[in-house]
Amino acid sequence: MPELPEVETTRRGIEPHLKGRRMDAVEVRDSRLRWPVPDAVQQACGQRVRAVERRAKYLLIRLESGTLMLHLGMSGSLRVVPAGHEPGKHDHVDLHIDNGQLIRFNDPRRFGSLLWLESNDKDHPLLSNLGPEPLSADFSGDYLWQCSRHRRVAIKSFVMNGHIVVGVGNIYASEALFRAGIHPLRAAGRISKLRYQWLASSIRDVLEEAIRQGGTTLRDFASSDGQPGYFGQDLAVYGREGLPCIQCQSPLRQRRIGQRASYYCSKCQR
DNA sequence: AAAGACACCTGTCCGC
DNA sequence: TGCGGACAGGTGTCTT
Repeated sequence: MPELPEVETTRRGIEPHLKGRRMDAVEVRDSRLRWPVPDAVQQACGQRVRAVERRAKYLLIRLESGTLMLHLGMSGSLRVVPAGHEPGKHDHVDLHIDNGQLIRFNDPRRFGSLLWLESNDKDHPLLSNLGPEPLSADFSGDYLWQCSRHRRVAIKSFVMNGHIVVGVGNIYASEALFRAGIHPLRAAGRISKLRYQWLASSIRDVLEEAIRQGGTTLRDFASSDGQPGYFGQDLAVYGREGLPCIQCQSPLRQRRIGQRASYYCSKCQR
């Protein structure tokens, strides 16, 4: 489900409910997520929430001392519901807030995670080796070009590699490459600096547009208030195999690159 | 160091 | 209607 725009949409949805409030309880009904939910998450109880941040696709709930770090995996979502609301299937964790509401973590596939950080994220192995945020000033075409020297990997796999740049998932990688006119199988090291500048702009644009529209709803993504995302209407290539390219009308192609379905126009993308 | 395969898990969809 | 298989928005880990 969630790529960066969906995670950011979720962050914006929960932040007003959490910021400045006290965490009354962390109720773990099923700790079997990607990693077992540690008992240490109970440290959050009784503490006030200072901020709700995002790094890559991790949500970081900053408390007075320590941080709850949450990842939505492929199928995770958060909803804000009133306390006392009956939990349903796959509702694994509830964060009880002191305003009579709770943040409910649902994740059918359990690829998501909930961890506790004592301090200093910089040292945390899951965060310490990540590439720059695509919407930050550290990210640019020059940067991508620099990292790609002597790399033979397909550009699509390259931009989806979180050590290079975070937050570009399977949908938006296809979309950004289409916008930039770059074939997804082209070797990363064989793309000019100028084309990397187009690509960096495309990545930034597509993510910003998706955030503006509340993310993409393919199956069941909904923001924390239950509203779907509307970006799906604007996808130019993802999931459109066989349909005419919006630029040249030739049928869009689909093939697997790095075990992920990839969509492109073989005429517009070289 | 880089690249690719595989793993985790459940739900859904499609063809028979 | 039921069943098997492929596939799904992520990413850490292992092997080459």
